[in-house]
Amino acid sequence: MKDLIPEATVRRLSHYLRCIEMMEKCCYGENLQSKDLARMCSISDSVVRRDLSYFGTFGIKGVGYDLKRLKDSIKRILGLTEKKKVVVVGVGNIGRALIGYLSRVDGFEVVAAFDNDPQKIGKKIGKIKIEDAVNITPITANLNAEIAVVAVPSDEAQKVVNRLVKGRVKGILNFALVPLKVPDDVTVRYIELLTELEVLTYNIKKRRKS
Amino acid sequence: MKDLIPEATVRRLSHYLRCIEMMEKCCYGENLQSKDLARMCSISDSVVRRDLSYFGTFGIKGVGYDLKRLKDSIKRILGLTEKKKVVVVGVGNIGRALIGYLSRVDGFEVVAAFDNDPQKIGKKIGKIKIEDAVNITPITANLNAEIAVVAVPSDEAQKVVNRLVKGRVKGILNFALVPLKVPDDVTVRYIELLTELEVLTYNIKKRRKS
DNA sequence: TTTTCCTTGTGAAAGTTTTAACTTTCACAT
DNA sequence: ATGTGAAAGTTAAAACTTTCACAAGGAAAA
Repeated sequence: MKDLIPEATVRRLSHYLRCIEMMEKCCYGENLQSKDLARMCSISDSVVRRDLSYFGTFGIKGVGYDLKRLKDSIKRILGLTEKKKVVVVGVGNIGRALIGYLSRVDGFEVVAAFDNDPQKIGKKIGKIKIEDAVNITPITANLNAEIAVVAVPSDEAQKVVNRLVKGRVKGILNFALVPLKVPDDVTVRYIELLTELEVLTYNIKKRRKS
Repeated sequence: MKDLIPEATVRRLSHYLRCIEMMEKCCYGENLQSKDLARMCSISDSVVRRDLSYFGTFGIKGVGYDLKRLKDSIKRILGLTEKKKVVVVGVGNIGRALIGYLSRVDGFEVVAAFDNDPQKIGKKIGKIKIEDAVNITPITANLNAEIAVVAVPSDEAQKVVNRLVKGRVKGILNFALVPLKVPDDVTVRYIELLTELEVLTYNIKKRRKS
């Protein structure tokens, strides 16, 4: 049980979990082998075993893993034991999409949405009323939401994040294209759509040449 | 000028570009030093220099980089010389958000949108008419679009991708939570929103303990 | 012209992640 | 009870990335 786990490993655990859930639906069977999981994820089986071994031993040698037990183990490792409360800041295109997306995902639940546009404040998206962004701190603290999605223009992102941090948010999914400053106990993950498109463009150009 | 460039380097080039454009707007000046760029990106200056050095030499020792020249160089490296045509497949929450987002970004332009829902086909989003997803191949080929955004349910993603590949798409930004099979000359990049949230959850749990 | 200053560009080391090969252990058949 | 086969878990090597420190080289001042 190592202390520092490669980030790629954690990402893959999430992939494994999704595969397992898909397999459950398809009545795949009780037993699951690293090579099956690997094939589904388009990686090699030794990566699967390596990844799992960071966290302990979950399988039976010569046999494989118990599907249900492995699923539970991965959920526990990732901390997905109960529904997580999420607040969304910025109800533009992307914020709205996230609210819609998360409503159809279990494991996460949008409990509040914020914007600073008076036109939007007070309106509803599904069951969620849009609150004024000035109230981020008290509302978030009160709801005990640990995760926030930030989908506001870049120049407002840091301000919003400061309020979220005061509201005791511990994890932020940031769609704004700026690096955010947060205390050590807060994690930020970046979704950089423009960067992804630009990397894609680079790859296209490169492959054309070779 | 190395042959294989770290992916992280390419991502950072995109960040540098964004910083430079921001600096231009703020009348930062003609000259730019690696340490300034580094500060803006919250990284160290040697990373900036190393990243650039993969592609050639762009600065003047003892002085720095010419802002405008560096911007053009990075654009050229990334292949951002002309507007790129993008097609969007799947006009749900996320597809719609992407269309809206890209309309306000220069460098990329949505030229077609597809869905398989008869309710949606024929309707318009901004200037874009939603086409039937069965026509992906001819329309995409005809428009000469090289980039596609895939925002359809996971179980339809591969089918859609096959049509895109036939339509000569060379880069795919995939929001579906499945690995896609594509020929060697096609690049896929994954945006895994659920995975990001799960990794965030893992990090929150871990930090609470330490 | 020469010296000094300054920042770039880069070689080498350190650190990290992935890959592959190997060892161990369990279940089951004999 | 024991041997065999198969797949998990582990170790070691390779590949890749980042970091560090300094040499190189141009600009400006003396």
